[in-house]
Amino acid sequence: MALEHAILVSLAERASTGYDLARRFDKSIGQFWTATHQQVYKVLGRMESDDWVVSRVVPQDGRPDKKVYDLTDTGHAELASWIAEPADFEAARSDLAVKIRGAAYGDTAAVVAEVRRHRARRAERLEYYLTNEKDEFPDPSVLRGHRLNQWLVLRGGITLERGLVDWYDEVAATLTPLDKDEA
Amino acid sequence: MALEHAILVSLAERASTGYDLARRFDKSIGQFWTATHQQVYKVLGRMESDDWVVSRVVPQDGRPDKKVYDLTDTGHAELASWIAEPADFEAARSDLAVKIRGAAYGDTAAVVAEVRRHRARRAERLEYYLTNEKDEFPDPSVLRGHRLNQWLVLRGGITLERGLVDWYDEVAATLTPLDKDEA
DNA sequence: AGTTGCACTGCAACTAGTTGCATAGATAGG
DNA sequence: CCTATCTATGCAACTAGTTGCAGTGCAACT
Repeated sequence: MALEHAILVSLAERASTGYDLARRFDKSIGQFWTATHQQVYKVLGRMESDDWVVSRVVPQDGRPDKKVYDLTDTGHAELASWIAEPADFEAARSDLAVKIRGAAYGDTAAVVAEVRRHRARRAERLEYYLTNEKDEFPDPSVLRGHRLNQWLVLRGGITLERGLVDWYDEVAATLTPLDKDEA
Repeated sequence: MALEHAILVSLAERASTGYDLARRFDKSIGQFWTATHQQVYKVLGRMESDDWVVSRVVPQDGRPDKKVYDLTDTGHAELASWIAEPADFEAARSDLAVKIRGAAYGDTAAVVAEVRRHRARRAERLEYYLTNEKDEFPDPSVLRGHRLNQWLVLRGGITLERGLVDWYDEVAATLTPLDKDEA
């Protein structure tokens, strides 16, 4: 389980509410880890009873009270010790890849349409990451510390999205019959 | 849940035992879907009571009896209908990426070592896939049907492994201080 | 005035997948 | 000879994560 640790990293960068963490999992850090808000709240509860984080309630006007979480010393220590551990090789999981492999047992044209849809979505993400890189990290050579690391993870997202776009293109091109001579 | 469907695809290609399916999930199809043998047996049981598959016991000498599973008509229909469904965009999950992002809060050198280890493993997989491609699909232009699809999925694996290797190289190079002037 | 959407938290029930264990004969290595 | 590994199946207990529901109050749109 790395959600705990993904949250620790996120909180080390900035103290936040559960709501906010859940939203950040849709963005930057969400490139390589995601969670629904329910899961985030559940895990935050456990982390608080394990004394990895503390919360304080911040009243707001015009909005519900919020609980801002921050790391404890124990939390910092846990994060450091987790980082030092080896990470296991995780297997990719892709429904779409399984469908591509099985296309011959169903409607190949439908699979190709789906591949194109995914291709579009990935291209969109890629654009978003590239814009992000230009705006937030205009000069990577000066980066240090956690900003450098953030940039590297962004680079990973870019590389992988590009790979997927290329692959989807290859799949769509290969599975689309070229004969347009009926026109 | 796509394990059911990954199994359907696998069985459509060839009738197999649970044991064999589990092993195949370590290879070709396992590029994009994996499962332990326990999970495979559990799911096969459910699939049999749903009448997607049938099994027959094959006695062997010198070895335990085995149960060979094969698709029913219902199973074929289910597979076709699942293939026609849209697939949702799945999020990548990577412990290592989270560690890279959090490296500044722990031992950066340990993270770099870990990145190199993963780099080596990915390079190995990449080699394996490339060899596989050369041996099994020497002339892709003649491929049709499920062999073509298998090749395309293998291409996906190759593209993604290459992307990871490149990214890990970038990370390791960036996080390794270049100053060797103390020698 | 009414609906939709956002900010914010959380519980309950469920599903998918993992880890650990058990069993058992065959073969291979030290 | 003993131990380890392979083939082959499966249960039990657990953990992680998902889906569905619920509530509050403000702001913006219609």
